[in-house]
Amino acid sequence: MSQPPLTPPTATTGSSLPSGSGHDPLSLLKARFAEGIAKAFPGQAGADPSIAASRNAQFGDYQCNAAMALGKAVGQPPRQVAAALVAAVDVGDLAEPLTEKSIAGPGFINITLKADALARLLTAVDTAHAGAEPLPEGQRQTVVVDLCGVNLAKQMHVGHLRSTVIGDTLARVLERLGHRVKRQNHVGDWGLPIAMVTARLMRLAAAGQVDLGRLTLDDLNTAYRAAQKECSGEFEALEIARKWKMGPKIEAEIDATLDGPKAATEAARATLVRLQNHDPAVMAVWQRLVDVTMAACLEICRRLNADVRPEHSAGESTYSGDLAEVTALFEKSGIAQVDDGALVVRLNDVGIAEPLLIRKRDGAALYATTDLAAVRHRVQRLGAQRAVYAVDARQSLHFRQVFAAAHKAGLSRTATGEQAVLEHAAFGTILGEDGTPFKTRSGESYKLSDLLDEATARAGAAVAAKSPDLAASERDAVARAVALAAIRYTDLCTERTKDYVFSLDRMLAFEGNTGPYLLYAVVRVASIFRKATERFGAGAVAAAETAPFVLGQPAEKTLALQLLRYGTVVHEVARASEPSRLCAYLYETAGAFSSFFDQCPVLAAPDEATRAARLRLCRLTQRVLSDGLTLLGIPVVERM
RNA sequence: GCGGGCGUAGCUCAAUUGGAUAGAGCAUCUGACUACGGAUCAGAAGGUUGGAGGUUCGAGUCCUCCCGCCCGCGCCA
Repeated sequence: MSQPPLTPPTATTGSSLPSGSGHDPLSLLKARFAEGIAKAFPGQAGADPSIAASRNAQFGDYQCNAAMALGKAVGQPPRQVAAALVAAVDVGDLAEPLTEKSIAGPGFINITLKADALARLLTAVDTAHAGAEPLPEGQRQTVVVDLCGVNLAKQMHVGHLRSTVIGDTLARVLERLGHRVKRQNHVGDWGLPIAMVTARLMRLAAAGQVDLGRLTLDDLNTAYRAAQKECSGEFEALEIARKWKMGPKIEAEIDATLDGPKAATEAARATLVRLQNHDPAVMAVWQRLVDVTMAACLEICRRLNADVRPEHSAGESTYSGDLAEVTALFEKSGIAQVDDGALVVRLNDVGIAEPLLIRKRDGAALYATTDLAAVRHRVQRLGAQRAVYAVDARQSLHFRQVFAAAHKAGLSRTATGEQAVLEHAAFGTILGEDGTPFKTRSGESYKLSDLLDEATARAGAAVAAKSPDLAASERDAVARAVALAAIRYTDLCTERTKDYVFSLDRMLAFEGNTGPYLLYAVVRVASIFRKATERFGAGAVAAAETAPFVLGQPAEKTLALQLLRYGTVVHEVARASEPSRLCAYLYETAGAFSSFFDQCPVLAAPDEATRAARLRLCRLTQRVLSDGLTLLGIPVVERM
């Protein structure tokens, strides 16, 4: 039994290096140590060289931790193995020569880079995207990214924030690396709930109580809730009464309360049938729902700086014509069985105890069916080699089931027989102070438009207070950028799968590990260049672009080592679908720059060569930070 | 009940997936020369990593058992 992996294989260690990171000393040292291991212990060739950046400066810049594991494998004391490695490894002109003194503790080998090697590597990485360049053609993939996932007749609220922001960021990172990215907004635009609103709106319109031509999203939202309410009743109570034989009188009493809900539900079901048959009268109203909802949704996405456009919409309705075919495919192949009238896919053989229901007893399809049709569309029609779903972690079981069922039925195999990787990029819930999913005090969901308004207002106030001389015209754009930095960074900076507690105050705190702090670092670099151009002229600043790096000061070296990692980090984010790693990296980079800024004068450098070298270091820092922020969907500003 | 996740400084989070003395931010305290933006920097203080065992050179990380919280589990989406 060969079950295709649901997630991409983890990067292999050893001599096969992650692509696009060739200038990271980590990669180079791995290669050198891999050679050394093969030379000193031929039987262990291919063992993980286990190179890591040292956490503590007293242990050098990098360290090799391989001796301990090797020692066990070859039956020698680790320090003896380390000594053999030190003798066998040729670090060449990359690092200071390894000696007995390089060995510490149980067998750690400490490595210190040569200053000129660091400068050389940094020069090599000083490219347009600072090492995060697009992959060669042969390594590019077609990747579908599922994001946003709004529902008709509902405002976008904080529940949609994560899918939109995380999905957009993953898409941006994949695009940067040259992958063909296809965004898909799986809009909840089909099924009974939508039929319920549609039925209600048609009734109100017929009675002259609403003007379908002037509907707003608020109207739809109101109608949605009203429709939910008029269709809901104590249906379960009736079943319980019958089951426990509580008597005809009680049953009749409960039944009487259900007359309204029953009628409303019947009307909704009838409307659903007409909708599924594309009845023009129903479709016209439904289309209004789509137009009004999507206009608002796309506007919010625009404000969130998320690239979600009309052509990315592929709602549930898109698949309505495919459902019968999909269920037939499962049924005929025997992958699904009829059980108690319903069609189910059993998944015990792949370690999932819960079966997946794809057709109800009444013949109707379920959302799992739609998701299966969507998998087929994405893989077989859009050509996805990888499909990433930025969806709430509470859907984990659902996606495990859908992916497993899709694999069984071959829906995840392309026309050429290539197996696509299906991946749930699950994220945690945004909680309120009480630890339950976040709602406002009045119990409503917090609308993203309100969040954006509030954040922008607060950012504007902060900008006005801290930079009173900023032109009013520029202030608005800056306020929007700061607000966006605050909102998006908050959502992206923690590990994806973790829940977090929503707090406007924390989100809009502009100190410490926040988006605005990163913006501030970029602004300070920009400021240096403005002043440099004033004092030394554009020619001198341009000349510094190719000046030799000089990395004598500790702060310069720390910053340089940090900048070298950028490309590797971006590749890692793409592989693991984990934007928080980019956030952490950028925060460390901004910190390294701030220390450098404090300790190493640029404009007032001791000599011209140092000034030019530092200007170039600033330029590369600027490129890394603004490139990284762009990948996070945070607009970069010159002043704030 | 079964399955999954989580538990780290007062608070919010890290820890390069088994590496050396568990690190940041907020809050608290102390410093920063008229050098480039103080939304900053340097430093101090703050810990029995929920608890108990185990695996090994080495455990926040892996294994077992407890405690506590969250999520999910056939006819909703």
